[in-house]
Amino acid sequence: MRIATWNVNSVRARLPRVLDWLATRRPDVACLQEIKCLDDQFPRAEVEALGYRVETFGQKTYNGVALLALQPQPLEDLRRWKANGSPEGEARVIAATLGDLRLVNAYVVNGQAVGTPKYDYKLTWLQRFGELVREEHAAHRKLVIVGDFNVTFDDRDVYDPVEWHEKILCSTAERQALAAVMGSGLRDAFRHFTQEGGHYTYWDFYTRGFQRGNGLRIDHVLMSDEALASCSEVKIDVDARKGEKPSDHAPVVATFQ
DNA sequence: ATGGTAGCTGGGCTA
Repeated sequence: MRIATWNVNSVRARLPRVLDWLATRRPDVACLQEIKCLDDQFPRAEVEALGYRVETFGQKTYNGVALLALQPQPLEDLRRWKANGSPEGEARVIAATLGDLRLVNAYVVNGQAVGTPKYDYKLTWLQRFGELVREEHAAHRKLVIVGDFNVTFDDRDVYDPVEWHEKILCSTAERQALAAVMGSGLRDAFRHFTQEGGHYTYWDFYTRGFQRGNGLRIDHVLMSDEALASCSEVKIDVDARKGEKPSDHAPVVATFQ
């Protein structure tokens, strides 16, 4: 079984790319972030035509997440979660159970810049998200948390660590907040299989980051030991970042036995 | 010197 996570940066603008990617890669479950539409605006029929069940947690203009499950894969105990105290309507987390595996799909707050109100909100949001993760882990031993975390783990995840030192996506407080979310029970599954740096999942449009090789690894697959024990590989699908009208993120795909 | 993209939306915000 393969579980993929992908920040698509608008599912409607990306529809041809998303459909092509689903049709060729055929992940058993696809976790999308930044769908940037309401539930009834999601291109449901087109995705269902490829054999997927669609569960969305949408929002107008910003954010929004979705779970796509290749049928007859069961999706049970759906949970659409908002951080207590978050701005009205922020749809960032959707979770479901597949057999003995609990899956949480998250789009973490970006934070704009260190020291701004949005940065403070990001740290607070991560704290609250940590409570949800602990709750889910207490209920499910085999836990997988995927998504756009908007945080790098260390310098190996940054193309220019000097330039990005203590900048947004790389600051010590963000990394500590992510570590707190993971506690002692969740691991960075990509790093478990790949130790060297230089593997990225996000390249900025604005500075033409992909063409320059300027990337960051901020999309992650976090696993409990029980989940990691049945995982055989975690790969970044860099090809999906190439070509016409790509998202600024590449998918990350985890394979299970 | 402070550029340059992309998406949603219908001017400005977000990334």
